[in-house]
Amino acid sequence: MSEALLQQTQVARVAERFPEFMRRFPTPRAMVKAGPSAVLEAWRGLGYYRRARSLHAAAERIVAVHGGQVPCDMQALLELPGVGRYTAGAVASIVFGQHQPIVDGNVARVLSRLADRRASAADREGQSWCWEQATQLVKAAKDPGATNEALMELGATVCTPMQPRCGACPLRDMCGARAAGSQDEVPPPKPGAAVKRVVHHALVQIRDGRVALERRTEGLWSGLLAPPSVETPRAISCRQVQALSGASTVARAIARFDFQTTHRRVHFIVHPASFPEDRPLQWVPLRRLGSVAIASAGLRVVEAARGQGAPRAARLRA
DNA sequence: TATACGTGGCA
DNA sequence: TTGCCAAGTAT
Repeated sequence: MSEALLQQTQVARVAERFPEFMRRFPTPRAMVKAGPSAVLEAWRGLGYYRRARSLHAAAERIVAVHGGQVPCDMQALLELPGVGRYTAGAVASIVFGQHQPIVDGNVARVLSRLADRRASAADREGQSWCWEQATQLVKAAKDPGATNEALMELGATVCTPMQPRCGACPLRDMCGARAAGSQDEVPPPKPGAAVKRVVHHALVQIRDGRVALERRTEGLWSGLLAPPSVETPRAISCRQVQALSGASTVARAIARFDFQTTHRRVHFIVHPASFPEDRPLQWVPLRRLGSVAIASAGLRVVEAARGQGAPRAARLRA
């Protein structure tokens, strides 16, 4: 469970939430019983929500195929949803003491600098080289789990991407990059992913203290509840929003804000709206928004619509 | 093989 | 404000 939470997520952020996960889902069986929506709800705000659904599916497989016990061999681990080469290696080495290598962003950086390897660590050849190096290291280790964790911890705390603290590094005397003074250029940064700019028109209807939400099925926040919306390359008129969204009415925007994800820069525009009676919406009490799985930006949309200072009742009725 | 997938901290 | 980065996986 901790490794699922830690994928692409920093320790400090996971540490805040881990106790609640253990309390609510102490065993694979308990997680299966709680259901996928409970896991998604607990996952709120952590991002990469596919991991939440995968974790529940993994719990199901563990119960169905492995008698409720997390399997210890690599092949069985790799067959669990959401478990790839890194996670399987981490569990096998840290939990079960096997001589299995792991390579994450930290390890790739540490290994590249140790060997002063100037080529990219991100492409296939770089990854292959890293895994080979990690394999040799862990093969010779007395304690594979501790060795793997030490590599990651060194990368997270000392051998950092920028301004590495070489003076405090226990490996400084055997580090090729340190000797060559190349630590700031090794490994070379990955080519940045293009950031798409999109406008997200969010449609908020609040009635009797409830807000209309629907389950997103694709793209950003797929699988989460959020106010109905339309995404366009640039801002469009209320009438166009109405036509594209199938709303009955769409009123003038009452709030705007920007935020950025890894791959897109989103300009949010919040419109009061209403929907046809036959639209399949979930009417969630505003006071219970804290306990539903909802995209965090969607929550911000609702908060903006409720917004202090906004003459909300009149506008939202529109 | 290249993309898509979140969020918050930091320089 | 902007860009980069973080204990990766699935498609």
